[in-house]
Amino acid sequence: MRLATWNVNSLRSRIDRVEKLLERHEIDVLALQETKARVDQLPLMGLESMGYEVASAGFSQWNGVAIISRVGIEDVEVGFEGMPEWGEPQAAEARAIGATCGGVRVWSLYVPNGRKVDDPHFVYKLDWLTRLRAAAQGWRDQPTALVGDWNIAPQDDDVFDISQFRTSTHVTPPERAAFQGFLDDGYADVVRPHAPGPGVYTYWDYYRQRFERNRGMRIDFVLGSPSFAERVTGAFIDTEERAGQGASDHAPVVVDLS
DNA sequence: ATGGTGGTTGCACCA
Repeated sequence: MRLATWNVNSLRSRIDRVEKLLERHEIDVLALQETKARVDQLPLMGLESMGYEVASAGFSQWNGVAIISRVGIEDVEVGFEGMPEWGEPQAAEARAIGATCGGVRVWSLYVPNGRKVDDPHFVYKLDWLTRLRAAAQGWRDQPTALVGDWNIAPQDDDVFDISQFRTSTHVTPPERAAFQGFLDDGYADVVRPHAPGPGVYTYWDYYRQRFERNRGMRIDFVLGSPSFAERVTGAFIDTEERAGQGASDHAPVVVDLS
């Protein structure tokens, strides 16, 4: 089985790229983030004719997550919606959707960005990760994959120049500690061994020719429970998908399972 | 600085 995750930065504006990605890599399950679409807005006809089912959640204009699968979608669950203090529609943000696909529990995650280290959203980000970790501890003994845009660069080599991130989110000790917590609980980054750095990224800003100069960040990850990780036979980052006109600012990450 | 979205069809807000 082949599983992939991609922050698509609008599913509607990139539906053609999604369909070509599925065909090009023969992907069985695709987790998407930043779909920026309500359930009733999704153009599913092409995907359905290709044999895929879709489960999605998302209500605000900048968020939304989905799972696309041709090996079944069972027991769909939406969780970790948003900052409790927020009013509508932000409180209805869907930042995670989980489904069992081909016997594997897949969670498509869009971890809060945090914005600035002194912003309330940064506290929300850490709290959100704490809540996710507590839930993930209960999924560890099943084949579970926590995939998506983690908005954390766990290592200095995961950003193009750490000296430019001294006051930035994504690289702070508490964020990295939160990420490490999942590893401590038995989840493993199943992609890094197959795509080691430095200079290997999953995200490049649109501006300043960041992609052309390979000034990116590795912030999209597939964390697998032990019974998931032991089935991983390979993985790669589809850097080419980031190239050219009309690309998302993130590249897809692909994992193969036995 | 670039790009997507919804709406105030200009512009604010998000990444």
